[in-house]
Amino acid sequence: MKYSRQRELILKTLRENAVHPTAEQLYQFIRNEEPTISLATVYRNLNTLAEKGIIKKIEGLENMAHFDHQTHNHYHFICTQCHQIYDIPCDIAPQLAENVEAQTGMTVTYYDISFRGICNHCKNRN
Amino acid sequence: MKYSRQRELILKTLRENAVHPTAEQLYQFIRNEEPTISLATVYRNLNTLAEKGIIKKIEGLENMAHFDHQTHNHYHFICTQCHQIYDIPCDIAPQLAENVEAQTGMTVTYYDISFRGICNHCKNRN
DNA sequence: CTCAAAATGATAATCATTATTATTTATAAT
DNA sequence: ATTATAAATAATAATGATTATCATTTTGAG
Repeated sequence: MKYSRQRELILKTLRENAVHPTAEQLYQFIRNEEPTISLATVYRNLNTLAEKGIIKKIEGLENMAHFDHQTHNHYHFICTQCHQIYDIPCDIAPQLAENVEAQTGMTVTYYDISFRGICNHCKNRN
Repeated sequence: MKYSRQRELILKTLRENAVHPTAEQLYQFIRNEEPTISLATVYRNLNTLAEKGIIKKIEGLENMAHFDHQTHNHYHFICTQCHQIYDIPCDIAPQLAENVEAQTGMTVTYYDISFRGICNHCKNRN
C-alpha cells in the first residue's frame, strides 16, 4: 500500500474520535484540515483499511456504515434514544463461535453482536 | 390495520419461503400470482409487518434487507461462499442481555448476533 | 349504502455508496 | 537526481436499494 497524506489524516482523525463516525462525518471533520479532500477518497480508504483489518466497519445500524479504530474484538450497544454507540467488551460472550460450530458443524470465521436499548446517560435524563 | 389482498399474499409467500428473501425477491415471486402488485407495496407492507413484530427484518448483510417469517428469537449464519442464510437457535447465547445489563447498567431492549463462515454444504463441495 | 380512513400502483425522489476518468503523487529503477 | 509506472486522488456521474408522493381504489364501520 502506497503512502498518502489523505489516508494518514483519515486514520488519525478516526483514532482521535471515539464516536464511531460515518464516512460523511469523517469527511466533514477532515475538511477543516484538508479542504480539497474528496468524499470518495474517504470512502475508498475506509473500505481498504477495513479490508486490511486496520480499522473495523460497523454495518447494520440505520442505513449508514460506521467506522471504529479499535481492532480488538468487541461489540456495540446503540442507544435508541440518543443514537450514541458504545463499546461492549468481548468477554461478555465467551465460547460463542465454538458453541455454534459444535452444534451445527459449520465453520464460523466471524461474528458480531449488536445491542439496542437505553444508555445510562439517557436513563438519568428521563 | 385494514385487510388487503396484497398484504395477505406477501405474508403467505414469505411464510412459504425459508430462504429469508429480500423485498425484491418477494416482489418477483408474488408477481406470478398478482402481476399488478407494486414494489412499493411490498416494501411498505414488509416494513409495517416488521414494526408490528409479525415478521422480522434482517439488516446488515450486504446492502439489502432480508425478511424472516420466524418471530421467535433466533440468530443468523450467512455463508460467505453461497450467501445462503441459516437459522441459529437462540439457546446458543443464554443470559447475554442480562450479563450486559449487569456489567454496564444500561437497559438492553433487543440484541442480535450474526455469524459468518462456511456452511456444511459448501464445505462438502470444496 | 355511504363515506372517511387506509391501502394501492406508478413513479419520482432520496441518499449512501461505488464507478469512472483525467490528473497527480509516491517510490523503485536507472 | 531523473525518469517510469503503479497507485492514489479529486471531481463527478452512476448505481441501486429504499422511501415519498399523489391520484385512485378498496375496506369496513355506522
